Amino acid sequence: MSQSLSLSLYNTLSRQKEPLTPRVEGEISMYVCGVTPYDKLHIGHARAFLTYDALRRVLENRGLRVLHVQNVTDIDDKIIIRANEIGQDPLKLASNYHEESLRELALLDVLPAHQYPRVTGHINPILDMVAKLEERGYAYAREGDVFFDVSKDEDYGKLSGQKPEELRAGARIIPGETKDDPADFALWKVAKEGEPSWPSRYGNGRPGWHIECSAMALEILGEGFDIHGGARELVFPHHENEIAQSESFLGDGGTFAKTWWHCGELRVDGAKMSKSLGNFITLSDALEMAPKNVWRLLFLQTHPRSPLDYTEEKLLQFKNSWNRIKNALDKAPAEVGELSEGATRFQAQFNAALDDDLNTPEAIAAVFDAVSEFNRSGDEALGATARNAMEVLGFSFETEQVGDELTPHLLELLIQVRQSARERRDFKTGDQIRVRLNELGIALEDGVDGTTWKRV
RNA sequence: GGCCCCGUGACCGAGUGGUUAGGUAACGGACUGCAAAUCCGUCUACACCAGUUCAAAUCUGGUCGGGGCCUCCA
Repeated sequence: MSQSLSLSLYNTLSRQKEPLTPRVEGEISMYVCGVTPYDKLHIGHARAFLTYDALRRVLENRGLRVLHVQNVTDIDDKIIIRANEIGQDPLKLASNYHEESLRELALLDVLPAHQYPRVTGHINPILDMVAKLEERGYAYAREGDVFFDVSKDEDYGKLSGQKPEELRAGARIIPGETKDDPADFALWKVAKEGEPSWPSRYGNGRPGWHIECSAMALEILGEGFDIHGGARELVFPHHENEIAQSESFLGDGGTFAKTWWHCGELRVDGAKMSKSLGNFITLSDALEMAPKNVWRLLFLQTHPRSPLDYTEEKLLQFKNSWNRIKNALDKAPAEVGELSEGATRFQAQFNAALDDDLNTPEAIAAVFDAVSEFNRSGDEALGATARNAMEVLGFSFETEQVGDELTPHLLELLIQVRQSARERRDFKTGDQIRVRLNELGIALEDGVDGTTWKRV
């Protein structure tokens, strides 16, 4: 039997925190909804993927083997529309944007998923699932489309609280739709002229939006996998429909995913980021605006499940915040040796915060406490433990290479020249060296043990 | 209209029936030739109105305000 970990996660399905109990002891299977690659990544994507990255790192730190699967929805209306606009092959366009997203996420130190299944590589399993749903009466075919029949699924709405009858009341009737019920959704869509399509018993067509996640998650991770993730906005309809079709497919009492852990959405100046509002910040722009660790700190200092409001002022605050951590922990040993009392206490606080639904803000608050204590006492074990804790959350302290191997020697030389000037009380020359170096991005700091330099 | 979140000090942001969260900024002090970094100190908040309770920012009801989903979305 598998046993519970000390870590609990809030399960959207049960609306409460539950101890995480791996399906297979020592292993966690995690499926995270990925992107539809038709455009550049934005900081909303970054927040989501960084959140699951942190979760994964924490689980791995607890000794679990995590299998992280993230889908790529590489065939979809938006891809086709964009491809037609620029006269490119849709599959090529999707593939390019996917490759780009992997490169950009790597710059944020987001660990790559173990598998990136693509819809276009899983057409057969998808069609098998659609066929089985139809055979069992959960789906019906209409003029080449196939729809899931919501009325056949008794507990439809259990994830989001949206009931079919309520959906019908507010539903917009879309002309030309052949569905029996506005709440029904497409499993398979008939091909339009010039679109990529695959042959099927229903004629040429392509998968509907939700079916790919069901088919690929079940194929790769199997029934009852541990964690299904994605941003909160995906709860309805995407995840609701995934559950409906998957559990109807699995049959009596079948469980698709055990824990649904959703991260909060990102806002910009109080409103959701969208192209129409013009408040769209791409990940590549973001990385120009601040280093990766600053973004990680900004993202993780709001609870992963809460909405996060991005403002320029906040970014500035977190640049300063990160500097406080970096100034201290750069001086701490990289390797944790024997723990001191303070280090043990810190470690317990840090772990307890993460155990409670991955409360990263509280865990980082413990790090700030440790930083203050380390600055005061110089307790190296505490400093090293705090540094290690930040690394568990995916922060990095590697020193940037400055210039070539000659540069540090030249800087030492300048520091010595400046020191001689200061000893002659020629502060004008000394300050000039410091100011000019600062303009070049090198900060000099006079400490009791002499002068040190660092990159600003 | 339906489903669901949220309103915490100058700003950000955890928490939750009785305890200083934490960070940023600001101000004062220490250290320093001056900076920077660091340390010490100051700034004691939970939208509003009722109620429950020995005790509520935390529970209940209402009011006001903001946001998300219901159409593509991480």
